[in-house]
Amino acid sequence: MSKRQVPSVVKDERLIQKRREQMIKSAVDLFQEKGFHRTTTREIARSSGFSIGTLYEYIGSKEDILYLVCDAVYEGVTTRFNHLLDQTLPAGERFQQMVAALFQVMDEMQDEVLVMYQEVKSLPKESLIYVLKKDESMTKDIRKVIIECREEGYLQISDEEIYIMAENIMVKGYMWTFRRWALRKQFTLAQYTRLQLDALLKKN
Amino acid sequence: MSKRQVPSVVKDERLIQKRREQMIKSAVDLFQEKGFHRTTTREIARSSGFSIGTLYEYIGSKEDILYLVCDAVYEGVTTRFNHLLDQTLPAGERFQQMVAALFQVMDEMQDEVLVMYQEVKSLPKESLIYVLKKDESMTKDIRKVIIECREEGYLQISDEEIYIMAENIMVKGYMWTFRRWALRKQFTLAQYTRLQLDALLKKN
Amino acid sequence: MSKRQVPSVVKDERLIQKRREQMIKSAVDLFQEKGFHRTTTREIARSSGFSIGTLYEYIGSKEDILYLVCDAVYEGVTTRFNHLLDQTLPAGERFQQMVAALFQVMDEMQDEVLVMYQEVKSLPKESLIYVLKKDESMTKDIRKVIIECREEGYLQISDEEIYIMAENIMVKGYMWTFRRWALRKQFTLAQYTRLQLDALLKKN
Amino acid sequence: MSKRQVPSVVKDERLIQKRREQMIKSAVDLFQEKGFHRTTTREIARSSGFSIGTLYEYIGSKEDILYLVCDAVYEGVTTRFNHLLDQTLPAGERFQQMVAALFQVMDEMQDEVLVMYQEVKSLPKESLIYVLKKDESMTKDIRKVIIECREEGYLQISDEEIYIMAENIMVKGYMWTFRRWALRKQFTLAQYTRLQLDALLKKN
DNA sequence: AATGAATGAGAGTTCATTCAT
DNA sequence: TATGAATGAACTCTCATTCAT
Repeated sequence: MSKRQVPSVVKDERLIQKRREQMIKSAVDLFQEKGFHRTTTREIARSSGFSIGTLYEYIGSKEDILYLVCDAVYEGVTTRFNHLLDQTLPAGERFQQMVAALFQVMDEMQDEVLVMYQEVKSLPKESLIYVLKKDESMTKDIRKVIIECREEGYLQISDEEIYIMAENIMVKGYMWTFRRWALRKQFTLAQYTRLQLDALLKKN
Repeated sequence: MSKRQVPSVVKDERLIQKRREQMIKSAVDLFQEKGFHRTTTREIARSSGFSIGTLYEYIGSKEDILYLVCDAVYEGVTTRFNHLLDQTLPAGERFQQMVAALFQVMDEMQDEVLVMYQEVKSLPKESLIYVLKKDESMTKDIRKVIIECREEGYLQISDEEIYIMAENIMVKGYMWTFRRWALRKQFTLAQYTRLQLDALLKKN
Repeated sequence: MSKRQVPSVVKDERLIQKRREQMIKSAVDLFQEKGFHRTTTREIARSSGFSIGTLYEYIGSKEDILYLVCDAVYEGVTTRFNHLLDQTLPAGERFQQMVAALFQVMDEMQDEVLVMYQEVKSLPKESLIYVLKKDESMTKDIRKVIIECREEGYLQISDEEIYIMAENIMVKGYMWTFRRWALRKQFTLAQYTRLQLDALLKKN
Repeated sequence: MSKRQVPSVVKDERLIQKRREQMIKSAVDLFQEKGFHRTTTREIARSSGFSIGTLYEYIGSKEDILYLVCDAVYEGVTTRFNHLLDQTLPAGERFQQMVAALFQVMDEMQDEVLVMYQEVKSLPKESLIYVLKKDESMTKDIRKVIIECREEGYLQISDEEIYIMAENIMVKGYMWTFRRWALRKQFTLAQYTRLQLDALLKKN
């Protein structure tokens, strides 16, 4: 999955990374507050601590910032997700742990995830495709765990059901961010996780 | 649930309705294609068949158009939804019919729903609240059906579970639109409905 | 020779013509003073008596202004040139009158001609070609007169010489504008005309 | 004719000369391709093989580069021109040789001459005057040869005619570059030279 | 002497909105 | 009620120039 290359005039890779991190952080906050289109490049520059000229030394266009944000979010999500999944456990444990991990990541990165979720459609086509691929690869990881569960007899489930279950799990993760206005009135993350696990595993 | 009032200079209510319907139709297409921010008021006016001056006789600001669109979408969704629910049936039937109806509405109005889903955040606060209330009221309708199912013994389910199940059903409806890139590769609407019903009702 | 179309949002053709005339007049002065690149669209708008927004109702880009200027200049030059050539005269008279007319036009429109001459290369390719074609068509008109002179026995001259003489005449016209710093120190237009005619006709 | 001084932070004269030669060479190509205003200092630096910081060690402003280019072009033109004129010949030969030499220089340095011709107006006033003086001095050299021709009886010609003839010769040189789009379709340099000599000397 | 990251004024262009007709 | 020309604030992006290293 080749990363879309964002152009920079600056040569020092270390510096590029540092500056871009600053930008992404500022951009997430601003996009969160006012959305991508209402946020100006100058605001991002200022709140990143450098000038508009400097901003454009590290990106080619405003959309590149959005791409960097989306990329960073998925990077963060998948990294944390995979890290939480490292251990080898029996399938049942593994499944529950995976769902819990996903929800936890979504909770921890709720602002970032929300921004990405709401603004992806503003990405130029090429970047959009790249981001969707990342999503697909996460869903695939989830499917893999479900399949292991089936193999170990933990779940009796058809191929179709595997597919839809993986989609459902992803969406249940996202919905913790984009329906927070409804969900957090009623549930803590722990409650939410338990209830959704019950729903997924029909324990009732 | 008092409708947010959109200002118009024109007196003739009939005319207002007519013109706004034209606008909404054009706007949905354009927002769908390019998003709210990239669509200009001029484009909406032109594709509605009147001038920019006339457009502003019927609204106060561009955001009003988005509000009208979102309102119309929810109106359409709830109307069709309620219409499909008219009959009095035993609880089990009723539940399944409700879910199927929701999914069908989402399928029929996928473009509109998608627009609304992606652009709500651009609404001014007051309008946003109004739209969220509409969503809540639909979720409440769903809860009502679930409660009836419990009362009729069709579902054994706690209060918490009722709440999350209603949220889940709503989201499963939305996700048929916003994850269509993943879902339609695998499933028809009928398949999708059956699988989600199975998942909700643990029939396996 | 199809005119390159300059886009305008405004519908009233009369108004377009009027506004563009204002723009061209201002633009000629400003380009003359500071060149095309150092002149801002805002300056052109202001000195035309309207706002920057209005300016862009009548053109698509800054380069369009330059094109309009160049087009207007050639239009003016050829119109005046042809007008001065209307009468039917014996070839000799005709030749001298043509040269005098060309020089006179160049003199009258010296500012405009100078601007055009110095800035054409900033035109987008397509427009450049169009402008060069106009120049070529003028040169062709000159050749036609020369050929008539040969036919009437006024000039003994080969085909090659016709071609170069026409080019020379055009350039002698232009040079009255672009070498004015050298020429006007020494000559009036009348003197210049007489001397160049002598040189062309070898009367010495 | 005191050269306009271009400031440099660097002391080593040898180095200054070397670096500036690199710059001029690159600049001519770039100006030729995109014009002075569309060429960036960064591009000139890069294509000269050093950094933007280094560029500014050897000049004070972008316009200085243009000045250096124009100066170098005239230097080249006059040097080559004078070199071709070295020999002592009878006036007639001398005249023809001078014109041929001028045209040949223009042909050889057509890119450079064209750049200079099109961009001089972007020079700051002071530099412009300096460059025009160079042009005037060349014209004067040409006048000198014409005067010698008169003194040797090769040309019968008034003072006025000397002046205009010298101007004409210069312009005929330039026009080989700036009207090449028209002239090269028809003539080789040799043909062009012969025809213009014929025209100047009325040999027909 | 050489580098290149930083700067910010300023450029071209867009577009929601107004208002005279 | 309908029109569409006019407006100008605001946007993204560029680039000559500086200066610490």
